[in-house]
Amino acid sequence: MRIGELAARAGTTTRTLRYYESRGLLPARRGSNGYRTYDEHDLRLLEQIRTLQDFGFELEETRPFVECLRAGHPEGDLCPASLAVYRRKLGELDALIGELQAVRAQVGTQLAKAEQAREELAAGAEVPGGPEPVCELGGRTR
Amino acid sequence: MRIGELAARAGTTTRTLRYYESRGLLPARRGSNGYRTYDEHDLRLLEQIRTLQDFGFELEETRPFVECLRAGHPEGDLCPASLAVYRRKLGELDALIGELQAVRAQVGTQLAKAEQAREELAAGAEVPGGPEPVCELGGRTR
DNA sequence: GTAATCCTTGACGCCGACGTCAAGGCAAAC
DNA sequence: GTTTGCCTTGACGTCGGCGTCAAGGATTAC
Repeated sequence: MRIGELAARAGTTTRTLRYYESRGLLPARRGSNGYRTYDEHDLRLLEQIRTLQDFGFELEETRPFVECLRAGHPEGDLCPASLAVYRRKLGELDALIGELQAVRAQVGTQLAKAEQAREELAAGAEVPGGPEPVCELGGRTR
Repeated sequence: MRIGELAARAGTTTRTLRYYESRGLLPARRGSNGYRTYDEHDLRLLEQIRTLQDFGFELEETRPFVECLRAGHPEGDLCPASLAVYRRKLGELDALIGELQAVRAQVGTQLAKAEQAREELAAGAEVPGGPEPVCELGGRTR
């Protein structure tokens, strides 16, 4: 099959396939007219790449999986190099998730504090002779 | 103070300050020699920006906080626009964390499956007459 | 005075994974 | 035969937040 069909069957674009080829990840045979030619096995490799990309793997990180498949293994993750990528990725994910959770907690705390402060200002404003309203009025309170 | 001192006090670089000014986020007064001039209040604004940046906020998302401070409020997050950013960010963080946890689970499952498959292959190999070894040997098993 | 340090603007570089155009060749349908 | 559609390579654009020169003016230290 040619590049357009492979791209369509894998749900990607021809540009992406040419990019993968330029990176040496998915080289193509060429027909007599210079057109790229692919087979079902290439589709398999491409699906492996796309799956990992969807997981957020960098393109280079998919290389061991592709090479594993190309070596004839039934799955791309049966080779040690692929397993190593999995493990490294798990560590990175855990670290990232932890950081994001910490940020989430901080932002949540800040939001709660700010809302609390605004409520107190609003309550004070309801009291005759209380403090001036603050936001969106252009006035400085101090 | 001049740009170098402000950068040093905020733990950032002069390039960053010029970038913020180019974005209209932190404009500077100019001395008679054309040098940028900043005061303590600018340091406060800059610290607000940096804190949010460290949280992973985009630069544009820090603008409401800076404007809130510039409007004279004691904290950058006391204005409605800032609170809206907080809330939107919380939603984005929750969504992102959820996605990453889903990916983490998938990768973990894949890793476990692949390790299991390799163990079975290894065990089979120990049996005389069992299947051929697979990885790193260049041989096709099927 | 002069060397070292600071400041100015302008502009290109970076990173990753492509998108998007341009100019032209080959092919298949009618 | 000609229109339509697929293919080719090449090359610039995208996004964010700056880093890193380069060329030159101002200031400060000695």
